[in-house]
Amino acid sequence: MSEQMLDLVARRFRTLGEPYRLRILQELAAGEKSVGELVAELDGNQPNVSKHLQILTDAGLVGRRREGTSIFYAISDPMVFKLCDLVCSREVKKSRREFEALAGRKRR
Amino acid sequence: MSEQMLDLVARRFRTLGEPYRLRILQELAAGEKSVGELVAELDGNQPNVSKHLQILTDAGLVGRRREGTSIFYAISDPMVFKLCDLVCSREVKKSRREFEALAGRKRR
DNA sequence: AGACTATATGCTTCTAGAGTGATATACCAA
DNA sequence: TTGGTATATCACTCTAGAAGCATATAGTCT
Repeated sequence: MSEQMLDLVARRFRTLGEPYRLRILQELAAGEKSVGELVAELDGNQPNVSKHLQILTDAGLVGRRREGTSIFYAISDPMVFKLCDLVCSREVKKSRREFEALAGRKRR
Repeated sequence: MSEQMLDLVARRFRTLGEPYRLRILQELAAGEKSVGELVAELDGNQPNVSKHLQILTDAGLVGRRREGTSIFYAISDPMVFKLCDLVCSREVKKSRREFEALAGRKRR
């Protein structure tokens, strides 16, 4: 893989490497939402939410649609969830292994 | 998904969000390698490579094996490549779309 | 046009983490 | 034990990027 492609891929991973953005994506998984709705549900401040949405949009992960003065955002690529599922299931497995190792040690 | 799990997942994405670490993983894809070999092939400095390897190990993405004074690292979870492939193929598609949009505009 | 609402953008501060050189540690050999 | 090599860790500097506040922009209504 080329140096340039590695940079792109790394950048994409970093986009997903922010808990707040994952929370936004999770909210949007339920369907499109306006900035205001997201701010309310995530209990965040508006400029911050807007900035994260900008980053997600630049990455092509979400899309926007204007309606009056509101702007609605929606997931534009469900790949995100595949990625999260992969990582998640791995974390779960890892936790289980750690737990079992601990339990096994205790038993001796 | 719980707040805590989101943090874990985000952390994992950040681990992959570093071009240098992706390069290391790419090198290791060909088979296990010692720190010295990696340093030579990546043309980096040793402490830096060691630190990245530490991070990858903590994340459970690679494993180590001692042999004399050398330590050999190897991929311990091929999931990494699935993740990269997903992101990569998406980037490629995106580039193609952009290229075609540009070409279409030129033609007018 | 002016007032009002929703969203985006600038600017500043602050922190996580990457790079680097010096040094510590672990192993082997004589 | 001493010397030599491979790897890890420490201490430091530096930069990217996240949060937060103030302000700009875009749209709607009267």
